[in-house]
Parts: sequence; C-alpha cells; structure tokens
Amino acid sequence: MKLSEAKAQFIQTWGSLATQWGINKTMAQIHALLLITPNPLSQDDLMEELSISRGNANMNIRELIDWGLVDRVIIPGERKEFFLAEKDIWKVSRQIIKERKKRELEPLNKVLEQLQEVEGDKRNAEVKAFTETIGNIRKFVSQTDKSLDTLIKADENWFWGSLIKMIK
Amino acid sequence: MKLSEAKAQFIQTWGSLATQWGINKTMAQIHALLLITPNPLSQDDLMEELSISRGNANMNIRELIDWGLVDRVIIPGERKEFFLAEKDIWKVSRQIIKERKKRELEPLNKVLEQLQEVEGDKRNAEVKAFTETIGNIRKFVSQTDKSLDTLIKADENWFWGSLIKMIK
DNA sequence: TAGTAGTTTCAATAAGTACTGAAAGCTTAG
DNA sequence: CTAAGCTTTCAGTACTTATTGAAACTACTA
Repeated sequence: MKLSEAKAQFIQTWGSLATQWGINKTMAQIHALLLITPNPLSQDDLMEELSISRGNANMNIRELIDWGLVDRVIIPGERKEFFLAEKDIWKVSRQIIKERKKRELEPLNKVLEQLQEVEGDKRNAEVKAFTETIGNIRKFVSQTDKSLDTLIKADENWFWGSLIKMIK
Repeated sequence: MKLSEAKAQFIQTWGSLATQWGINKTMAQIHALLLITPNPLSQDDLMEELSISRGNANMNIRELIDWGLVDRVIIPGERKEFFLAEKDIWKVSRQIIKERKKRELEPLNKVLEQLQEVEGDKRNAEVKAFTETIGNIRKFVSQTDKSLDTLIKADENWFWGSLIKMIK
C-alpha cells in the first residue's frame, strides 16, 4: 500500500468511527491528518488535503484546540498560523476522557442527585423500582467517575502495569 | 418532585446523553423507561408513554434485544409480547462494552493491521511519522481490547475492589 | 493610514438520520 | 379456512446536524 492511500484510509476510518461516537466527522479527520503529519500544517493545508471549506476547517480546528488535542504553532517568518497535534496516543486518550467526563458525567451526576428525591410511598412498586434504579446508576456513575480520575492522573506504564497485575 | 416528573426527566436525560454517544435517542428512551419500570411493558405501552409510532417502537425494541439489553417476555393468557430490561447496571454496562468492542474495536484493529504495511523509505519523515503513529495506536487499541475483555469477564466486586486497591 | 494577508462569523443550504403510518405478513382461535 | 389480533417492513417525510462561502473583522506592514 502506498503512503498516500494509507493516509487517506486512516483519515476516512477515523472519521467514520468518530461519527459512531457522536463526534463530528471533520473534527476527527483533521485530527487524524495532524496525528500522522510530523510537521505543523496551516488551515489552507488542511482545507486542501481534506477538501473542506474555510469555515468548516476553522470551526473544527478551534474545537480541537478547545479539547486540548491540537496546538496553535507560530512559525518564525510566517504570517499564517500552523497547527500541530499531540502525538502520544495515551495523552490524547486521557485528554478525551477528561473532557468527556467534565462535559457529560458531572452534569449527569447532578441530574441523578435531584431525581433521587422523589416523593411517594416507598412500598409502592413503581416508586421503589425508580429510586432503586436511580440509586444504582448513581453508584455506578460515581465509581466510574473516581476510576476515570485515577486513570487520568495515572502514568501510562503504571496504569497498564496495574491492570496486567489485576488480570494476573 | 413527583414520580411522573422524575420519570420524564430521567427518560429525557438518558435520551440526550445517548445522542452524544452516537446512540439513537428513541432506543435510549425505551431503555430508560424499561429500566425504571418493574413489570414488563408491551409495545403499545411504550408507544403511548413515549409518544412514538409503531414502526419506531418496533425497530428500536428489536435493536435493544439485539444489543442484549432487553428481553422479550411472554405473559400467560396474553397474546401480546412484553418487554423487560436487565436492571443490573453493571451487567448493562458490560453488555454495552462487549457489543461496542465487537462492533468497533475489532474492525478497527483489522484496518490498522493493514495500514501498518506501508511501502516506502523508513528514513522519510512522513513515512516514519505515519508508521509510528499507526503502530502506537495499534498498541493502544490492543491493550484497551485486552483490558475490556478482563472488565467484561470481571465480577463486579472483584473489579471495583482491584481498582480501589490500585488507587490505594 | 491604507492596503494586504489572514481569521472568524453566520445565514443559507446540503447531507445525514430518525420517524411515521399505512400496508403486508404472521399467527392463533374458532 | 378465515377473521382478528398482533408484528414487521419500508417509502416518504420531518428533523437534526454539518458544511459552505461570502462578508465582516483583525492585525500586521510599509
């Protein structure tokens, strides 16, 4: 397989995988391209390689920066801005976990807290089932939350090491 | 808060959360409703509670059964089919992980394997960056894959226990 | 300070995805 | 066998989300 083909397939695969996870396709494709490119790229480079419009490129680059996955880079002598992605996949995944946790798990926790306070007779089967399920989800969410915190703080080797020890 | 309000909010929250994860809103809402309902519900019950059409209900119930999250139940004397959700959140999450792993991680692995075999001079910076990144992603994916296998097989208490030990 | 290179915004539009409802297909009971 | 009750399918439509592209904006440079 030629490099150009392989690159294209990687970008396309990454994009469609992202779609299944509620992430914008273009955002994932820009990220993929930056991941496999050693040097920083300009917005125009991205537009050309991915055949996307200026607006689309701009919006998704900004989003990637916001997620902490891409950095703006100034190249001396150049007036344009360039962009560079963090290449360490472990760091990338920790960053994604961190952001999704903040944006989703924490708000969910708040909602569940409120839902726990339902009025009504606890001997009523419907009320009981509801509070029990919500309670269990809350427990699960808070345990997940804690575990992810550990994972985010963890050093790569330490984490996999511990996990392998768990597996025995 | 009244039970009916709380139920409605839970269903709505679950639905919008699902959307962010690439899961159909209706599917998540049906699941949410079944989760908090102690007794089995018929398709008509679901249609009414969620104000959705017959086709929509049918399609998403089938999908939930396919994911292993909901079971068809026969109630003696009734001609209709009824549906019941697994209530143990730990089992539910393991099931979801199992399915997504099968549907996404395994195909990704296959693609990455192929991409690793790029022709070209390894001293070329572009080729080098590409093979390195793909190699790292592959390592990451296969480690994740193994860890998730462990998690899927794990007994709840054992798993959280080990994780807590890790945290110290 | 005007001109130029580069960046950002956003209304219009396109693309993608989900939902409806009616019709066709089953299955069971009489 | 056939009518009633229930389930499944799917073409058309509605809804949601992503993308374009041109105009407005910003910042540098001479």
